Amino acid sequence: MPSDLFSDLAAEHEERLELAPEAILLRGAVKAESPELFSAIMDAARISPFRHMAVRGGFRMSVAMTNCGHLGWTSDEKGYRYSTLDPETGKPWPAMPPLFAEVASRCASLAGFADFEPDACLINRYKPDARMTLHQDKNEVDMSRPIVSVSLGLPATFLFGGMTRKERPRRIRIESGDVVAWGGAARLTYHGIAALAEGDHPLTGPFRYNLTFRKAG
DNA sequence: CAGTTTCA
DNA sequence: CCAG
Repeated sequence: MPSDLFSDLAAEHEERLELAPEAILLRGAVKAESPELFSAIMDAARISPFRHMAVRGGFRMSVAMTNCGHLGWTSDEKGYRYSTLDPETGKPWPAMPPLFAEVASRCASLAGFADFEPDACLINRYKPDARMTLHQDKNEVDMSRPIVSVSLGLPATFLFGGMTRKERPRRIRIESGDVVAWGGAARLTYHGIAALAEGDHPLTGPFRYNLTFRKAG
């Protein structure tokens, strides 16, 4: 248990906000400018580069994505799925860095979800104007495990809705180092990210990165 | 909304 | 319907 990996990253999160039952925002749970986290993202992207995946209908997403871990989330004109191989490289996704697993597990624990061992980390890169429309994470086999989402770089407006697309989502400002975790009754909550504003972050420059940890398989 | 896919 |  290399729990020291996280202690270097842990910031005193001064705020624990309950967005809904079993949906927790941990403000500043992770250092806002962690070179370790950032370079781990860059390492993964050297093996499986960021790409703009297609969705059904042939549109391309404004968010650039890659993955690490045993399973990676992918989208193409046929739909969504998790795969052990990166369709772009034909090779396995880069391994989950121990630091990532540690961050995910510790933050899940802080949010009230014990024993979280993710096998998938979707890495999203937002540039100004990139957005993620409201959606549910429902391609995972085991819905009893939470989703843990870590923000790094430019701030964003997190959209957190309800169990139906109809419900008007709350708009929550999230910044580098903020972590949102949702599971249990909130596991299938519709969520998204509003169009990113321009900016310049000391660690990530013009980008926002988001690590989304799941137990997918 | 428009375009696609999927399936009743 | 819908991670556009």
